[in-house]
Amino acid sequence: MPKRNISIKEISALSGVSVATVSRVINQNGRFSSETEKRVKQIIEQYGYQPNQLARGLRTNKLQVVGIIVPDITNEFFAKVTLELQNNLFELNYSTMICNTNEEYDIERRHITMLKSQQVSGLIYISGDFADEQQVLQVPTVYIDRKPPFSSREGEFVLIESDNENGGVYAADELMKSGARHFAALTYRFEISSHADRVAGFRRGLKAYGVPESEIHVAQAVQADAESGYQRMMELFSEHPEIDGIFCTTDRLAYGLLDLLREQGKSVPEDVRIVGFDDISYSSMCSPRLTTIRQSVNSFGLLGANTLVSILDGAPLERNRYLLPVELIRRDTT
Amino acid sequence: MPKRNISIKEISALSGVSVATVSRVINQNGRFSSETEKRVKQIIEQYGYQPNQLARGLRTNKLQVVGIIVPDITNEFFAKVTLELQNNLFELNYSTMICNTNEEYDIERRHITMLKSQQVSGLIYISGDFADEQQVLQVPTVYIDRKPPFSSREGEFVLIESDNENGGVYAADELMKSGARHFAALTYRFEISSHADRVAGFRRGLKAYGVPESEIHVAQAVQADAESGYQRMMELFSEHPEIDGIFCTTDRLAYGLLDLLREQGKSVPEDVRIVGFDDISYSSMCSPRLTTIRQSVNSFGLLGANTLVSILDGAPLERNRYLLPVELIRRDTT
DNA sequence: ATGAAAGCGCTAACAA
DNA sequence: TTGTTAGCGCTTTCAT
Repeated sequence: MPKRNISIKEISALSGVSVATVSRVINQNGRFSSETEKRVKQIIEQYGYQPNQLARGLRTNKLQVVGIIVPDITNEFFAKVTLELQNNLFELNYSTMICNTNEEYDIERRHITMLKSQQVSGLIYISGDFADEQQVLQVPTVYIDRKPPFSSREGEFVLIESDNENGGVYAADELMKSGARHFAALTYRFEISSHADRVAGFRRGLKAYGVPESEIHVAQAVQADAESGYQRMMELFSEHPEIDGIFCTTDRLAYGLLDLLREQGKSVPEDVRIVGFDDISYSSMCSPRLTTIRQSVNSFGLLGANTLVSILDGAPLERNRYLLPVELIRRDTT
Repeated sequence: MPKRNISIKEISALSGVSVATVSRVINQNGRFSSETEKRVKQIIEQYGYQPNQLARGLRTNKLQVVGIIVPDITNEFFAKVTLELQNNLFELNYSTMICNTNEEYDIERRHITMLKSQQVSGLIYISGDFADEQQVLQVPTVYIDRKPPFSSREGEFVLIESDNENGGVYAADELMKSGARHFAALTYRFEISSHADRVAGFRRGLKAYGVPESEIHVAQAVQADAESGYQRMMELFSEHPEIDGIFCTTDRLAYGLLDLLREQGKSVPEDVRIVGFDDISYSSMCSPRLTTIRQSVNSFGLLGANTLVSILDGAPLERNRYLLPVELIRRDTT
């Protein structure tokens, strides 16, 4: 393997100025004549010098890296948000370490420990479990999608979430209007605020139509994926075959449901109407194409990155809570 | 924000031994009495000490981090491979920096530069563009899925790929057996060896049945996704409406095709038979469920991680090329 | 078994 | 405008 990277010291020797001056031109701070600048830059160019971030980070106690905690990168929705964040952060000169927790508290803890020993500057939490509040709070953090449980200390963190509750209302509306009369919500763990809020909105929406609480069935899947959705709905249908309008708090859950209905020979939307949540790409391709609530992936990415970087730059926070609008995408399942 | 991490120096003071000894017990090398060990560990525990990886990395010139270059994390196949790699690497005590290139050469170059200035120990390339051979070769690297173009220097790198060619043969077989007579391959850029190999295998398979080369249509999509597949096949069908057996070198391309056929009112597999490649999760859920060639995601992850770490540990390579078997998953489209 | 000390590459006072 | 120097937290000789 070829020669390793040269160091600032060698540049200093090569250019005949001190390391301090070299550092100054690299970071473009302090003063230096345009002539030395030219000479130094020349050498840097010529040798393809790249500053050692470890040394810099050690010295400044700040590495240009932020950690992203995400439950399941395999879920296209999270993948897209993560990707957007990464792109935006990269433009702002930060690298990212993406950590997948698989929704496991313990793994999350280990990741946090690792990130901290890696001296990351900040953290972005996408729908996490928030292991070890103490640990987490030592680092500037932005929360996306899911409220952290430390709500007591308002103002100490930034939260960016979709308007989940209104999403639920839209779903209720849409289901009702397309003729459903017996309702269910297929969802995931209620400790996850986004899911809880969606269902709350769904309830509120139905209430406006006079549907009594007691007639709204709620099924919680073990995982937020198709298989679990399939499984859970099979159980629910066997108890309540009359259900004909279902709000799935995640598109992936809806895919499982769709699969089940196909097997059972029920037709969509004639026998059963469905609304999902997320609008991931398969939702516009599967057959029937899924009616769903779209979240703004781009806004998550842009806001998340910008907000975290402002915090890191010590800028005063404009706000510490963002509620992003969602949108109903009407397709074939309603 | 609470107190920062304590350092080895403070532990030294607290425990009454020198920093050198503290370092020894932390890294479990050199000698120390079991008594000092106990005392030091006690303090570490008590203060929740975590070593500063930057300092360690600066000193040893080796950070326990590896970079993963991936074209599109939004593609479930890549997401899964990346995740497996990350999990395995984590167990081997390495963190990962996942870098998405969006198949853009320039972005790839910038990521490599960043990773190197971050002093990563190694690199895993998943189906990359291999920007700047010189740069890349300075760091131990494992290539997954796609052959690097520097094949001249066999032995200087490790390549792990699926048996793409045989996958193509299986596809040809399956299509033929299910009654197709007019064939096409819907694929992506041929500079990507995996795609080229799949098509080569497809050709070979058909040749065995006496299908002349000239009758096998090959359509290359602009991107490896559903929309591009849809687009490209629309063009091909307008020229060759007789096509009734299509091998898509990626499941996502097949989804676009499926969408198109639905629109055109052609039925699958009666009018047109389809075989995909990857077996991502939607392939077993969409309607009709996609017949496809499954790659071994787990093997990619396990082999990739283990091989890279062996290299980093200076172990001699057992082999520098792995060809993983693929498997035909027969479903509704053939 | 343990300590002293040098040094990894860089930044930031402080001096000149 | 530029240079000297200390020091970030750690590992690793070399002594003892």
